[in-house]
Amino acid sequence: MSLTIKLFKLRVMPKIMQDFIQELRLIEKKWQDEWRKAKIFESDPDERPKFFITIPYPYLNGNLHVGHCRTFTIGDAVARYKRMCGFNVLFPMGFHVTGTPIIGLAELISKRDERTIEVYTKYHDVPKEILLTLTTPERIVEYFAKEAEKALRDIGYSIDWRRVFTTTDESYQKFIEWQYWKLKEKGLIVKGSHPVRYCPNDENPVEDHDLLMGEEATIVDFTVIKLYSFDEELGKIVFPCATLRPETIFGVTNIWVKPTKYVLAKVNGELWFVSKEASEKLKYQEKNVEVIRKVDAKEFVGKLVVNPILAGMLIDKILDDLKEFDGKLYERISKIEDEDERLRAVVNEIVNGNLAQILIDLFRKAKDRDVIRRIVVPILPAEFVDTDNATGVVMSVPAHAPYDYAALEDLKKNDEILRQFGIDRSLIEIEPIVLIRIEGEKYKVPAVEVVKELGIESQEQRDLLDKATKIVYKKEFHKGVLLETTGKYAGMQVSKIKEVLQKDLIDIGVGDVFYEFSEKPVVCRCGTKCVVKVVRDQWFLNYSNPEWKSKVLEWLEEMTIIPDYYKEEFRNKIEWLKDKACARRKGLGTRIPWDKEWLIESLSDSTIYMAYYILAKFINEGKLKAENMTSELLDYVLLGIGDAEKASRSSGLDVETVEKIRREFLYWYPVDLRSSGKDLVANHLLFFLFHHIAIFPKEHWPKAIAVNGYVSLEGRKMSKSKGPLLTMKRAVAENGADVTRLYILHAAEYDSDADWRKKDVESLAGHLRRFYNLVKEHYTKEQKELDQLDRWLLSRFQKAVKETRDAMEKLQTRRAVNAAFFEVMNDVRWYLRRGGDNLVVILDDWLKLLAPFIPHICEELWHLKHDTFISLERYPEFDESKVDEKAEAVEDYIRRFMEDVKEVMKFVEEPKEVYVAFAEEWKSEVLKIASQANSLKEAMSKIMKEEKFRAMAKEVSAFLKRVFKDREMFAVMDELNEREIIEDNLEFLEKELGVKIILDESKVPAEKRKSAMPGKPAIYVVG
RNA sequence: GCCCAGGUGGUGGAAUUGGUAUACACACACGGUUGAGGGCCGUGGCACCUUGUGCGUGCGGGUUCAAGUCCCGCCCUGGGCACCA
Repeated sequence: MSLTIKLFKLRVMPKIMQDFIQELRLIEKKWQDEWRKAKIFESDPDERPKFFITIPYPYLNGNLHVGHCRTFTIGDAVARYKRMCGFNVLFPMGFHVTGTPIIGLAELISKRDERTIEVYTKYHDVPKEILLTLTTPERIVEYFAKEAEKALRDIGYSIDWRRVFTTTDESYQKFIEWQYWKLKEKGLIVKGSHPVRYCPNDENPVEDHDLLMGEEATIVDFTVIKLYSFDEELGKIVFPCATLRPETIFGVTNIWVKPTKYVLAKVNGELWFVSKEASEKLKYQEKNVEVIRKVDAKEFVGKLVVNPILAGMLIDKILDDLKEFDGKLYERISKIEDEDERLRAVVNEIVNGNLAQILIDLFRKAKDRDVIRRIVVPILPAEFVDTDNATGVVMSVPAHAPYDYAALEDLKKNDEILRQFGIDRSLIEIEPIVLIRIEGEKYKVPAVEVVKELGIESQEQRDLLDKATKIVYKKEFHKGVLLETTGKYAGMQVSKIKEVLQKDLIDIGVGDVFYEFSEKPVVCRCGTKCVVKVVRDQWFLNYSNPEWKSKVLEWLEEMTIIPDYYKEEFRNKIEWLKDKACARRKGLGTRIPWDKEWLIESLSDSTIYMAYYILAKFINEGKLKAENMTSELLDYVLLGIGDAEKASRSSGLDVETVEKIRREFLYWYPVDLRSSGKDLVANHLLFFLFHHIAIFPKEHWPKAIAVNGYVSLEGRKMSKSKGPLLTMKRAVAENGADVTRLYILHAAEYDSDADWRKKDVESLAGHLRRFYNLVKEHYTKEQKELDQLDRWLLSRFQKAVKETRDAMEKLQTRRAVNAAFFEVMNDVRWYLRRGGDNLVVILDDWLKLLAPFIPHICEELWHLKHDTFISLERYPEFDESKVDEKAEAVEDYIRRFMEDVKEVMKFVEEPKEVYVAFAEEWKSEVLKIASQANSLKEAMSKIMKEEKFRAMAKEVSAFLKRVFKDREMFAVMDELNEREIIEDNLEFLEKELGVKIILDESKVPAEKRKSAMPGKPAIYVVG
């Protein structure tokens, strides 16, 4: 039973719609051919103003889908709109194939990977027999490029196809090489190292989709601060403390180790005390590690370490003591006046000399002194220390770290442990040192107070301690300012200190960086635990260069960003952008011209390729070849450096051609609008800005960027590699190009995401069919003289024109389609219902208004009467002279009247007659006076000046209140003759309402009559 | 965690500077029209039983003659956080 119902409910597209789609497909094909034959979208410089719009070229590891379709259709609608507004529009397209995914796909197809084959046959609609032949990157590129071009043609985009290219073309590579030489010359490419997620087994960096576990993990950089100990037998030992908050070095009271096995290892020549895990990890982080032996941390518990930073800061307070130990040392240090220099000197004596040893001895002698207790601190045991996190050695800062405070309290309470480790009780008489002040905050010693507040009693209470840490950290990070205890950093914001201090510490020789995953474990597909590896000698784009950054930030302010709130997003991203590794070992692409071992990373080769579209025309015509593309030529045609003669000699092209390319470049550049999906904001679009600004002169920097959202499929996210996915090709084949276009433009605005729903698409096709039939029926009719109703239609249509243009200028395609299609359709429906038979008065303009969105249908209908291309016609202009407020007011009145009558009719069994009474005369008078007043109060006092109104003050005031509630309606009532409107349209009203309408007040009860208002007559229904 | 955006009917989503909340579309239901139809025309946020009144935009406060919109504090959702196109 339920099965039958379900089957019954499964709708099949009815024949009538299928036929319509078929007819549509033929129409579409026909006009695409005509456009191509007439070459109307092939753009060359002329005397018109130009508009250069680009869209990110698609990456070809699959077929284009409806997500691409959204970005492209918005671009095409804008291109067509601008073209009709009188611009010479250039709308080109290319294909992106550099990088690794295509290679990966080729491997999977070669291996006959089941999942891949399923996804590509089922979702990408690639016939299986063809798919199985796509076993090399070259074949994949060739196949999908062909398919992509076909899909883009089938939906009718107004692309200049003479400029198409793929990013592995030889001449494109020449262009990329030129670009990278330019960047190198400007010093914007630097060599360096950087951390990557790495699989020791595969010996390769691991990409997201190659992970078994830990996709959420990010790489965080711990600051390592070296504290120094001294051992009779071993000599100097470094205790590298890892922290995410380096400023806490100023509040260290002790350091923590876990009472378990550690190792002593030579790390870049120094003897380090680290966890076993850390000694392994360090090997991947540019460290030379040689493990000397395993040690038990217990051996070191209770021993002392020197904090070199504090020693440097406080040295003047213990200089006299120092004198006793080492006179020469005293001499060296005491004569340095400058604080900074002295600090460096002290640190140097600790790192390279025997000052650490002296300070420890000093501590033994005078451990009750506050100063020395800040410089020399004990090593203490704590269970909460994780040896698999960074170095396994941590600083203790009980004032600001709840864990540290809790662990310290645990120790104080536990005599057993103290005895076991032989810790002198005097060592744990520790007072927290406060480093941070928070404006208006009740906490004095945050960690201590929060621990007490949450009732934490032991370091075992991890959940509570994590919570406490979060509370303290959040407050301190955002609002905290450093106190005098931090020396020269006093007054700085906590949120700004990390980078500065990390750099300073490294600079003076006691700092280092340890990269670690934020979450663990991170496991590669092969089952091996990943590590953070620092890749050396890597080429970087120097995006952190402050000069470059500030230029980009400045230009951003000049640009148009759509929607405008994305400007803030861009601002943040620009500031956040760090140097980017731009070289790769694997993939398709161009080699770095001065270091052929490396390939240019695939996002880094897609930054200024819009300029290449201008060259591409000449290349595709065979007038420009890869071997002609010398740096002299490109310097001249793209940058105006040098002269045509020189460029001609070096390239082998004749001067005329060189000049022509240069002229065309100058005509088309800069990019007027780059329209893109929002996924590219944080990468491609930023690089696009940075590179243009680095390479081109200011007049060629991009003018505007627009960002749009994604498309989901029946509420589900689409995925190229896993499905579901709907290809553009299939969408167009099943629904027609114009239906697809209109749907995708109307589905969502700006960056909000659109959802592709089959049911809705089909229903939209129904709307389009009605539109098509309607226009066909009326278009060729003879135009008649205009009557009031026609003037209403024209007036309404003008508003649609205005709204559509305004929306298109802001790239609000949804609003534009709403105004140009749905709202006009609604008005047309009312117009026909009212008996209008002169629809043809708006049809020329209506078709033009819709042409950017549904170009094929419009072209077809247009040709019923014209033999020009509608795609090249002038877009309708808003014509204020056609706006007829009075005509609109009349229609509004009729609609309102009908609604009111119906409302009243509900309460009468079988309504037959309707009696109408208009508002009393005095109300119009009051209205007239009120219409000139700005407020209710003002109107009231004006009216009350007249005696006759004062006599009926109560009624008048009640009426006025209504008027002010509904001002707009009443504002126009002054000019309308209500009786006349109803008399003129009596036949229509009676037919629609199915009753007789009688304008006889005497039949209306007095009570009701009184309630009549201008614009809202009293209505009395008799059954 | 940080940054950005958002939360309005059954659904997608409208609402210039604060000024009639729910435009437009879809779905559903009911009624009318038609020989027939994914046609056309109505009606539908809730409550009181009606050309009206009251309540309604994630939650709790506040400013104001007036708050979806502004302020404060929460809750929730989506996206980005990098070498991946």
